[in-house]
Amino acid sequence: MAESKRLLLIDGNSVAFRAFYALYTSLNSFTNSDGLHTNAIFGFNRMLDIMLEQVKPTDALVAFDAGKVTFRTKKYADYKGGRAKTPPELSEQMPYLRKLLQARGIKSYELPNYEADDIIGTMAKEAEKAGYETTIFTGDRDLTQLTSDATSVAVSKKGVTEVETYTPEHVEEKLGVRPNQIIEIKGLQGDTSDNYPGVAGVGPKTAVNLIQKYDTIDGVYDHLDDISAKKMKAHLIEDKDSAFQSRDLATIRRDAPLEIKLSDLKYEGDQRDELVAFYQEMNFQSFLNKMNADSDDDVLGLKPVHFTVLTQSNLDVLSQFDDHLSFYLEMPEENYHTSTFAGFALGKDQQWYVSRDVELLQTQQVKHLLESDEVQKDVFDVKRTYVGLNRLGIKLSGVDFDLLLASYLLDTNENSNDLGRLAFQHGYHQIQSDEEVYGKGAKRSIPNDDQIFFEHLTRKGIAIQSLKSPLFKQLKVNEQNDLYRNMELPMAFVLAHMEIAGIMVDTDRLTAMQSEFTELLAQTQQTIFQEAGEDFNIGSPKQLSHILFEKLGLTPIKKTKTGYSTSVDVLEKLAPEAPIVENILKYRQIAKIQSTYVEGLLKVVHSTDQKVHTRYLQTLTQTGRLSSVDPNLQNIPIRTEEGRRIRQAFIPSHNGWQIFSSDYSQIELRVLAHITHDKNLQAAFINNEDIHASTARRIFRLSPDAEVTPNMRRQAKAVNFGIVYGISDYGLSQNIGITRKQARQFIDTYFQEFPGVKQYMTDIVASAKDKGYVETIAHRRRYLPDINARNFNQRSFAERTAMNTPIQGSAADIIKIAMIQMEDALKDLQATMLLQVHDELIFEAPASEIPTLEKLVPSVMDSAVKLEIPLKVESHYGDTWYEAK
DNA sequence: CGACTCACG
DNA sequence: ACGTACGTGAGTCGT
Repeated sequence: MAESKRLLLIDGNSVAFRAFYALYTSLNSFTNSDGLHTNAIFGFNRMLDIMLEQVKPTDALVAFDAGKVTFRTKKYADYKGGRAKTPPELSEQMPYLRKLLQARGIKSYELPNYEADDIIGTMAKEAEKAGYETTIFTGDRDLTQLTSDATSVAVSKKGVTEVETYTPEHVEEKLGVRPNQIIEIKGLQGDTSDNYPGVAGVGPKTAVNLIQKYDTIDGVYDHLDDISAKKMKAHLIEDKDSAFQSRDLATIRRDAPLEIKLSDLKYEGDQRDELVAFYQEMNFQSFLNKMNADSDDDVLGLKPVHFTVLTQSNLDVLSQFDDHLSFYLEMPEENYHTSTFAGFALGKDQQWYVSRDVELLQTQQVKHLLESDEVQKDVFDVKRTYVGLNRLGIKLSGVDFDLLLASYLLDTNENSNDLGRLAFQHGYHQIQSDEEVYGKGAKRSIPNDDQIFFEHLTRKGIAIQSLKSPLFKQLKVNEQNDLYRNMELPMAFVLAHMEIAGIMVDTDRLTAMQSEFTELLAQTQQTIFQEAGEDFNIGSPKQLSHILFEKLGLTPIKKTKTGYSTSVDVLEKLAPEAPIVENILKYRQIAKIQSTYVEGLLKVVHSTDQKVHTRYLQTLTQTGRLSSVDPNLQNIPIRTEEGRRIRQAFIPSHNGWQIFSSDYSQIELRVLAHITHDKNLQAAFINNEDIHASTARRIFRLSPDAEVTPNMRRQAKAVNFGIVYGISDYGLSQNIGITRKQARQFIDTYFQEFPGVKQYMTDIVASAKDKGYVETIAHRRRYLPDINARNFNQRSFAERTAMNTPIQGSAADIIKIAMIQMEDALKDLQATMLLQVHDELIFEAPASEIPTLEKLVPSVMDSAVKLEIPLKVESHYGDTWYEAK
């Protein structure tokens, strides 16, 4: 017996129509960048996915209506007359539907003079004869007349996903007649939407009764005498011709002169490249993502690749790579400081070598290639690769292209860490994502199957090579060559060195703090329970709200999505009303320090060297800053004394050494003074004034001899922050607890006093609206797709971002330049750079080198770039990070 | 896994 | 009129 054949027949026009109206309310949000409406295409494709999944067809055809003129209109001029014209928003989508189908490997067909129904009826009949199992998908219930044992009809009901499937049994159950009797019913009752009348006075009920009794229209007329109802009998006699004609119109043809055969309908499956291009043209991000995440069918779209397994005995093949190669080291776990090694791929063009055995990398042949400056290496994530190889005793050098870094610079939004996903976004589709190949969550694992694993590794190598030239080209177009080559690429190595160095943790000290805080927490908790009159989970905002706002009757100040807020600013306002609130604040603070810092830090100390080795994420933030994970060393407490004590646990890694720290003073406001050219702001820095006090003088319009009160300075400081963040009166009013009107007044005065700043804010937003992005002083770019959004909130957010990003981002540029120069400046010293916290650098050094560092470090930092105002750097040092204040 | 809270610049 | 300050990471709760 032959393999089972399953045919999917789709009524193109009716499904498109359904899709269009199902998504009609979102018509305007479904447009691509050319202004084409895409809701019907989108809905059609969703429906298609559902049907393909359900039917798993071997063959498929989408039939379309050829035009208004058909054999039916020739017989009966009014057929489908009076119908509203197809809306242009739908018609414009029809050609693209054909394109979609082609990309999805499905034939489409239309036949002059016939409707899609007739094509489907004829094909379904052919298929029945040939032993196919057929499913017809339509939005039109009339097609249920085609149901049979071998053919079922799926009718789209409401929305995009709901479908009702008809079998002959279901038809009888639902309509009371057999499928082939549907045309008899329609003959009698007519069809208003197709505009043919049937018999006057006969509706669905009567029609079904008559046909149940007499089987067919012919049967009805054969037994006219049996019909007692006089009126109905008269109507039947009167409209006899109409009845037969209506039945004829309702009858789907099963002998249409098709030019295509059943054997032409093979379902080819998705044409990967074509489909991706189409989705991109339509801006269908969700389908693109789905393609990326799906595992089965899409693999078929990949062209085969060739690789050779590298072994100890064929290492001499590597001599061919005397100029360049792509290299990829697979470390399956996220944390590359500790991850296992799963394998690697290296090669170029048609020559790819793979292995699971990373010891091969340590052989002279491979090691030489990786360490050579003469052989260019192209990689994905140079920092990860560098640290991984370093663990194997290999010093990676000669790196030319990093796909991850380049991609991040081109568009910070496309910052997936998954090579396959990223390649996909850049238009390279001959690769799957790691999630597809390795799985996700608990099921994630490196495949045991060599073919699958090695093929994926090879594809990674090829993707790196293929994207090198287009991405380099784009960097050049964006004027980001320098940024890439002289900032981010060297930065990766500097960061790798800092991560590898790590910072020493005094675990005994942390353990002592742990006991101390445990005791304190237990006491505070008891007090709180007594004050509350019951035990509850203080860490649960829900239970806490219950105690505070219901049991104790305090007044809620702020709401969250799920209830009343219990955040610090709320509790601080409530504190005078009940002593419990103060204790809760204390408890929260200590609990945070205990779990996140004391216990959190202890968990990530490497037992081998008593150090923590953070990972700096170089390609994550939208502004160009770094971020730090596992552990995050950029948010170690400092603002409260209890928290600050955590810093006592960060110590030098050698006896007699010190922790040394230098930070930029007011770097963001200095950057602001530079890029706005504001003379008044610049003057304050050139004269080395206290910037917040100076701002206070101006916004409070103080006379030269008047005193700036601490409160004025505090408010001015908030205004300065507000300016950097992209000011709004509301935000400022919230921050310093004044009315919106007062905040507005502050801002207006500020802009009068600093006209250059005002001008900049106006210009940068206008430029962002025009170009779609903003830039830092080093040409780091951030796209702002919402800058022209209709939605006020989205647009406002983008506008504030436009104001803030060049400031925050340029400050990030500056410290990065300083760090790169720093490594070189320190090369003859024992001092080591350990940490970066956005505007400060932390080192460890022998006590004897401290005098040198006190001169050297600030000079490197303040001369990193030449701005219109000076940069200022302050330094501190001590036995621990805590003491370096 | 999202919401909330809170640590940093 | 709209309703938020900019950029991060991590722990805990509760569905």
